[in-house]
Amino acid sequence: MPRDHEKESAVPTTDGSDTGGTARHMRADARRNQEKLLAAAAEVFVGSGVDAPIRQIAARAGVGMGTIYRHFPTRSDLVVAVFRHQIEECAEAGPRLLSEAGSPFTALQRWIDLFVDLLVTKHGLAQALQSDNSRFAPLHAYFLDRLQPVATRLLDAAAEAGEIRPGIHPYELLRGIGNLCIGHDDDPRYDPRRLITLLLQGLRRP
Amino acid sequence: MPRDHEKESAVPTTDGSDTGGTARHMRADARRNQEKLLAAAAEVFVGSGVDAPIRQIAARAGVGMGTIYRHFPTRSDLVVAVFRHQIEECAEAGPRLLSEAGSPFTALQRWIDLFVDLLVTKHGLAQALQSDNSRFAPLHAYFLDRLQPVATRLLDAAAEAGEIRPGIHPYELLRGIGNLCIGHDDDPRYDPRRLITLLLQGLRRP
Amino acid sequence: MPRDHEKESAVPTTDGSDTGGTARHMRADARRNQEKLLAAAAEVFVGSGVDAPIRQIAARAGVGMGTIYRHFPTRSDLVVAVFRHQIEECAEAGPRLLSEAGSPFTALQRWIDLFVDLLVTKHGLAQALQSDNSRFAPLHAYFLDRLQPVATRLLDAAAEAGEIRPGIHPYELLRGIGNLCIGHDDDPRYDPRRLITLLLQGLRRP
Amino acid sequence: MPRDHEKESAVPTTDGSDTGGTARHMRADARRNQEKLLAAAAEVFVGSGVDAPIRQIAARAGVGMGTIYRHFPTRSDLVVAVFRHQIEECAEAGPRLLSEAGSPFTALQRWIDLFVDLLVTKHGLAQALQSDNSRFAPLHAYFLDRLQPVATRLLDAAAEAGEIRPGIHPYELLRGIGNLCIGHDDDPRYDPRRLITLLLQGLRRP
DNA sequence: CATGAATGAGGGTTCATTCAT
DNA sequence: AATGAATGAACCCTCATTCAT
Repeated sequence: MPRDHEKESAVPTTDGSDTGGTARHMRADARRNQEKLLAAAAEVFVGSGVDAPIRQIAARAGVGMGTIYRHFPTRSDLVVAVFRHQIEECAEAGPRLLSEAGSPFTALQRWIDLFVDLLVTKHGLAQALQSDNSRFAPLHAYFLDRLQPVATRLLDAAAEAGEIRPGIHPYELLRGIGNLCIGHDDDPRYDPRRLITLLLQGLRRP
Repeated sequence: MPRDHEKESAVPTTDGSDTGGTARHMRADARRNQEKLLAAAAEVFVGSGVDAPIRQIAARAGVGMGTIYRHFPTRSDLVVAVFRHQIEECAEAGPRLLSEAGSPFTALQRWIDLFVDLLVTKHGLAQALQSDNSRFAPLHAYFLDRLQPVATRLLDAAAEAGEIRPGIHPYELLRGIGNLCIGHDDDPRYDPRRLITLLLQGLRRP
Repeated sequence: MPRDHEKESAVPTTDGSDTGGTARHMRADARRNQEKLLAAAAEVFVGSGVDAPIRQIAARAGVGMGTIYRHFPTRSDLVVAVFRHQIEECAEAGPRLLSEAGSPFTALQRWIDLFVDLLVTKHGLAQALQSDNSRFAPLHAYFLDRLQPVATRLLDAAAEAGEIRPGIHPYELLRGIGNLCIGHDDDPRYDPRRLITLLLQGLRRP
Repeated sequence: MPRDHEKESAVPTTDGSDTGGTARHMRADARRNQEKLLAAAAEVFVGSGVDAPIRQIAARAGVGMGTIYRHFPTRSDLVVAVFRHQIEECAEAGPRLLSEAGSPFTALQRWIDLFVDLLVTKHGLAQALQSDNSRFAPLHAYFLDRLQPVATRLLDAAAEAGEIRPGIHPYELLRGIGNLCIGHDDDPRYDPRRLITLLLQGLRRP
């Protein structure tokens, strides 16, 4: 009887109301597995990229492949889940820095530092964001939904304070910094932070 | 990324003495084939990326797959050959701009414009450079061998003229700009040139 | 590099002009393989049905799986190719019997005998025809395109000769007989020919 | 058809003494579950065939998969249970028709009508009976055990009354009619009843 | 007892690479 | 020298069946 495929992807644990990709009421073993899985996927993504074979992730987690498909019907669901925590933390840091730091520009600098940490620590994240493969669209969307508003607010504050020239679009900045972080670990001669510092310099009101 | 059957390639047509990947004494038909191949590969790389199936390139060129393997034993050899012309032109423009332009910094700006053209026109080039896949190492090497000295000279001249602050490493600049060019065509909201302008602003001596 | 599937199915050797699924101008080894493949598929279809794993057919033929996909992009292409000869022979017998036999009804009886041979010898054919799986639609189509006109002519002749009552639809008859042939070999107690004889009896003008 | 993990099943609920697959002394909830299950399975069988995934049936019934396995250790057990009622009714109609109808042949005709209803209404039944998959052997067995004697009695009566020619085997008739019912709903051009009428015509004494 | 999570064999498909023609 | 047929490893994904909870 027809094996006619179909795929809908529900990202079931991504409804925005929970705090990190693990459902509240879940059998203990299932939750344990999900955690093992996320940890394993994170490691594998760093080592072999976000396109690593499902088998490899399953093996690393010590579970069957089916378990991955159960928890994360599409690869994107897994990728999003893996990076959700990190993205969340970064997003939350924005407003806090704005209220704590001496000036909006300082807050912006510090937040971008965190943003770079996010991309640099998790090699796979930058790769996935950069990939034009449509299967990472949901990650893209989640990433921007969460972080672009934060960047917008920081840039607006700095612009209002007259510290930077207006006109830079938050999306462009995030994406540019994201791009600069690609391949940071391939080569000791390349340190994205130095370039990002220059970029921010270029942004300051003369 | 797993499908990495690794093969030590010699990039045989890249010995620096010839002018573009086509040996001087070659049967007419073989040369014709090479040219068809390079043209086809260039088109395919733009459309489907540098990881496009060999078959697709062969089909577009109207030759057999074996012919590709004969002329370009590894994928990297083909990629290098495809981009060699463009890289060469860009490299040669450096000294010329330095002697023509009003100031070293202006020369630098103009040269970077050309460099960006190179990466932006040829979607596949940026992709290949960015890829951490070891099979593109030869392209990487060729690219840097040829362009880094040019960038060095331009930066040194501008630094000596006191137009920019010293300390930026040419490699880092090239790579950064290369990264910024990634994905330029996915999204109309993202224009790498605006960011590169900011970067150069940040480089100027205050 | 997007793995986005697509499938078009060209049934390349089935253009109606050749006489049995093997192209005229074909490398010797390729033709040999195609023949091995058809033979192997025929055997496997009998033993394991037309849904047998591609791997199994490849193994039996002593070729790689890719070879099957090259020659027969879809399963249906293979199935059609396997049964094409037989269907063709059966179709051609119709007019001949009509001119040779003593009466149209006798011709009809004999032709149906051949038709039953076709379905009974090739266990897989009946199975495939019966399957509601859409992937066998091309087989269905080919089968009917070729045989329904033959049946129509025989029935019309017998009706005109007043030997059978009119009104039976050729499609219905073929399909019914096809159905009766299902499972003929599971059980010695069941002989479709006896029932088919009854059916033809029932068709005779009283 | 390969996925045949074969399992010797006992069709535990089919001991002939109970009235429909539900044990007499059973906890109320268990019985409720069984009924939900049978209803769900019947619906799914019609829609997706008797090879539908267990999950799908479980979901439709609103129970876990384990519950299905508990009540019906093998798929065949479930299939038998689903069709048991219908088969039973059909079997019981035989003697009644024989005593009510004007002649044995009329009784036979009417009974076969009911028999066709059975197969045509329940798409899955014909499919399962036809399948050569050994896992449906128990269904086969049950089906014949119950209905063949009925058919025998009707045929014998008609033969004794001189209405039909002798010699047709009841098994063959049932099976033939079963086969004719296959695919009745795929195609409006095909109506098994017309053919079955012909078959019975052919059976009449001249 | 019921649930449904986990397992993993099994089948489909692609495509780099080799090598007969 | 060119061709493109053949190979088969490597991926993907589904779902029957078991068994922890």
